[in-house]
Amino acid sequence: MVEPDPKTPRERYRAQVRAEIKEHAWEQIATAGVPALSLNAVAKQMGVSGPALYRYFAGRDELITELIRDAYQSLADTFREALAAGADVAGLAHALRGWALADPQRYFLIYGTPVPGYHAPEDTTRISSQIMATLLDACAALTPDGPTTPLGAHLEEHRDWAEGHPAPSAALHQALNFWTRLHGVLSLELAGHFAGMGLDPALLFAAELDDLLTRRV
Amino acid sequence: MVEPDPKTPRERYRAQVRAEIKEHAWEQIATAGVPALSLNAVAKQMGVSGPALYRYFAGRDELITELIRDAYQSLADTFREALAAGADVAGLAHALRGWALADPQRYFLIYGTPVPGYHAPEDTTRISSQIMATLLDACAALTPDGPTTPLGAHLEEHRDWAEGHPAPSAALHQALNFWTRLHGVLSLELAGHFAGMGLDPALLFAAELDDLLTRRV
DNA sequence: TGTACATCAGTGAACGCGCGTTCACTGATGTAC
DNA sequence: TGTACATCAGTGAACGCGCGTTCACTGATGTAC
Repeated sequence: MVEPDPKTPRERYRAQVRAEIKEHAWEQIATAGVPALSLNAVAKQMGVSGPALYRYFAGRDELITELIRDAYQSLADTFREALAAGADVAGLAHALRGWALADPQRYFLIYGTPVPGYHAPEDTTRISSQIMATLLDACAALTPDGPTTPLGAHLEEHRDWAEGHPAPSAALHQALNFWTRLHGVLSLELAGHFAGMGLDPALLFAAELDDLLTRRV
Repeated sequence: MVEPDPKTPRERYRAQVRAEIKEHAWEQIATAGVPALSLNAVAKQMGVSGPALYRYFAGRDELITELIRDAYQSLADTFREALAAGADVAGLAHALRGWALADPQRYFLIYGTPVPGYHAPEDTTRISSQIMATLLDACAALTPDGPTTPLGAHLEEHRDWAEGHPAPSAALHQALNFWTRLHGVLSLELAGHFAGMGLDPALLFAAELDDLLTRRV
């Protein structure tokens, strides 16, 4: 997606095969989770020998790292496009849920159980900041400048999480609030806990969003 | 923990070894995550041959299932004991965070990335209901009976998630609210997202809890 | 346009590894008379 | 209290498996003259 324009046929071909590998990898992850992702299985599924994939990825780890990056980028794109299409905060919230439901394991690749000792590549935090900045754009349009809360002060001191966005502290607080609370309902929904309780996930999400919109900081 | 009283020395010994196996399994999970949990590795760590463990667990799957059950039970005990010691909702919130921070991977075993296709054993939902019922006890003591929200009505129709607790709808709503919102901040903290953003997790948790307590439904 | 050469995608064999799990066994622990 | 027997914990060898990864290779695709 962000590959520098492939001119030569060979470069084009390489990019295409890389994409195909990733696609099969995503399928496998969606079916059995990340731990079950295997290069050999992906190769077999593509009708190709195992070692062939090493022309395209240095190994399993590099593939997974790339998938994580793509997951972040995919969410960032979804948010940016939604905002560009005129979505407000509620629109972003539904975009987030739609994105998550479309591929829960992709969501969990970012926000799920971390592997102890593994550290995500540097640039994912950059993309993460873009995501937050987009959300903050929407919040700033909604949130009147109010009194600075203690948390607001803390957030003003560390603006990096939203690309240094120059919004007032109330908007910072609001954006983070949306983020954590939507994540709360969403991750419980995706893990199947609401269903296990006999509750309707869509209703809970809507209620949380409604509360966020009507009873602001 | 819930084993029916082992009378004979042999039964006592069995229970003890089972516990020891689980303990080593937890260590391994804490170090490298669930996918890396291996019976052979646990056996080696105990200075025992691999097949020996099959005297105590039918296999890897049964061990994991048992660990999941224990995780649920551990949280239920923590909550029950906190309440018995006079904790209010805020106390339960801090008990929850303390429990989660004590062993993040244990938390994620319950609330983290689900394995597609895997279904938790029946009785975990029972324990889960106990947990919610405890939280609801604390909420009922705090929340005055107010008007029934749409979500409150939905919750009243499905009381099973809290053992059919006969609290008024406002309290049901409140309890679920605590649950989802605390889970939101907590899971982001445990996955290291706040740290990655340069934010102070403890402060965010405190702010969320404060907001929950001061601006109730 | 045609030939000579370089690049590179993909193959198949092979490596070592650790996994879960089975099996027939030995030796210690407990039980019955 | 002592002996005969049953129970059962743990061993070591073995099974098949799929994994990630390497290597020397073949054959096709593209490049230079």
